[in-house]
Amino acid sequence: MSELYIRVAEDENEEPMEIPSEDDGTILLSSVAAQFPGACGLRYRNPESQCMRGVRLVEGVLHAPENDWGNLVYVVNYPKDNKRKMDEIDAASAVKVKRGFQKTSDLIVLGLPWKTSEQDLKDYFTTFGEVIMVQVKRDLKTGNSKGFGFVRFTEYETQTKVIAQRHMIDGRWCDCKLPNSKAGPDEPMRSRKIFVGRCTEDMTTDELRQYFMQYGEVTDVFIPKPFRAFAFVTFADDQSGLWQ
DNA sequence: GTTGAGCGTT
Repeated sequence: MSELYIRVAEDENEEPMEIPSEDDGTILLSSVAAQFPGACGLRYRNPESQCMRGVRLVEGVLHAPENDWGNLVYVVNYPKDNKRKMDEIDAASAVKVKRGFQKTSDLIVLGLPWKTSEQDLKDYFTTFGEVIMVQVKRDLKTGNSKGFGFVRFTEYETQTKVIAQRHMIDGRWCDCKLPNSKAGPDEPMRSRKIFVGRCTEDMTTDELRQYFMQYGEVTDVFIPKPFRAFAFVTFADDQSGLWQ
């Protein structure tokens, strides 16, 4: 199969953008993410059932359904945010899942010059997008900077951009990263394995996989035998099984 | 009064 372009849109009603395929007819998730930062997969409306289906994603490579992308418009998937407690999802309510707002996180800013103030930080980061807050961590006694701080942006896109590059701040190269030790109630619990309740007996592992694929790469589907009206779906990463 | 990988008093 030679190079072709498939149409991808942020939403079914949005203007599609053409994304190039690879020589073997697959599409790289990175090609999609280049146009839609933060994308974690694709889905499409099955012309026969009129249901949304996920596009198979294996190790960053998207595979055409039935080996043919056809003339469909594919819709971008983004990691969803979870407002629910724990990881419970009703299969019945999953149909109501919509594109979730992506919550931003505090970013740690490493390598700050000793002299850099919060105003300096704010002035610098505002050039990327709207800033919610900045902090410079200081020794409480002396008031000296500890050489690192935090920043939070309004837009997730801004955060993605800021993490992706190095920053020259007051004459030093600095890095912005997602902090690790953050067990605050601020962030939702993340899990790669979700509980799917209210399953009906006719649901198959393949059907569940087909459905949940649209939210990320599915690595496992577990349905207890005999029938127990629930299932577990496991994703490849912890950003996918989050909903609202 | 120094320093240069890391992980946030409220």
